[in-house]
Amino acid sequence: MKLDTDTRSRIIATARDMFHGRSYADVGIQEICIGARVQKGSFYHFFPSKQELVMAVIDDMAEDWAHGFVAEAFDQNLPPVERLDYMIDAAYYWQKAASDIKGRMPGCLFGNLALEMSTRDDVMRAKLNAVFDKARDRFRATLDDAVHIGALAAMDTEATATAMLAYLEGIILLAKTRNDPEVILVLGPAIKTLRIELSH
Amino acid sequence: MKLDTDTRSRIIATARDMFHGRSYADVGIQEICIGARVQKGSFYHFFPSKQELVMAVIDDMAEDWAHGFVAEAFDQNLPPVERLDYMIDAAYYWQKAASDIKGRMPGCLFGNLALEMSTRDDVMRAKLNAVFDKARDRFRATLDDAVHIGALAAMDTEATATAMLAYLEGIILLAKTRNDPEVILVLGPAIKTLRIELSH
DNA sequence: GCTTGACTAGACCGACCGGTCTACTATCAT
DNA sequence: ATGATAGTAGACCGGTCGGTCTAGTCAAGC
Repeated sequence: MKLDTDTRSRIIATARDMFHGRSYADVGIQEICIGARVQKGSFYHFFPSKQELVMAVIDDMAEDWAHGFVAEAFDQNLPPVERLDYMIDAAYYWQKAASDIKGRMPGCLFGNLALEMSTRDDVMRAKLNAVFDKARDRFRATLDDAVHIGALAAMDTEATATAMLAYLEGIILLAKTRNDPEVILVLGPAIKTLRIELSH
Repeated sequence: MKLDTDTRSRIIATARDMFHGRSYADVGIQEICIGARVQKGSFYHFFPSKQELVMAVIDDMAEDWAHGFVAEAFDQNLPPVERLDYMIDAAYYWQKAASDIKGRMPGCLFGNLALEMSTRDDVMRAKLNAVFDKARDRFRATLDDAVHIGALAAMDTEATATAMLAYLEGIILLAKTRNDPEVILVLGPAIKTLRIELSH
């Protein structure tokens, strides 16, 4: 029972790293097994397919993400508008750290998988969608707070939150294409200028 | 000599469709050959490798793009700020049309390839980068015009143009993940709210 | 008519893909 | 001690991958 979870989580951690740094199609199960020091038989004992593995990887990353720096960035004790800056900073430092280690900016695992797999796998697309929805809700709660305390004028907080998420993903996409995390720092703060008015 | 260019361009057109609708890794050369009604030998006569093919595909799409709806959207005769709305509309209708035909939103070929390949192929990353730079320049020229005629207050037009491109890519990413082009219509207009001030 | 070179046809290559299968081991409860 | 069960080991499967190679077609230039 000890080795069980250990092997399983070792597979997930290895796969996560590889998928994040490369792509779903580019990483093979054999390679994951070697990286995780696990045999094929063990792999297929825990995961019925590569698809199921990546679903578990998404869950794993989403959990880390929600309880890690996102939770910090969206800390309720901070003034709402500052939380947005924190979020950008967190994204920057995360990408910067990964970039310094590997020499390449991995970007956002969810965004990467979304663009690679959305047209090929509806189940995965739905899961990625749910992750994005959760992220949007964080933005939305922040905006609601900001409007509530009068730091921002009333707006369509849901639509604006979605816009901010899109902008964040777009920034990361561009930064990855430039292989330069600094792009996040330069463009990031403008996220606060995004606004979608309430339609009536 | 007639069939030459015909075969070549048939390969490119087929590959473009397939890469756009799926992904680089997911589409094989054999499949492209079948789709283009061409034999392997002919394929490798025109393209030394799959990598070179996709480079040609990027060029092809970039050219179509620049001379097609982008040229229209960024029409110099339009008031600058309106051009931004045109650009969003054009992106929407393009994705909508593709989505109606295939049932799936393909997203932006450049964005798709950028996220899939940036960490794996620096040559391709550089090419995609150049495409993005050109797009940014279009935005920038528009913003410069807008500032010049006083429609917008002075700003860092280059940085703002980059931010707008990032936002556009982000919107398309989210829309693709939702498989719903309408997202572009809802979020798109907010591109005009993005602003990065001049730093002094 | 012969040669040349662009183009086509398609068999073929080793490597690797995701996934299956059988055999084996380690750890339980009884 | 035994049998059940969870997990490990790794050979093996058909299929596909990107890419090579040889043979042959065809039109233009001489």
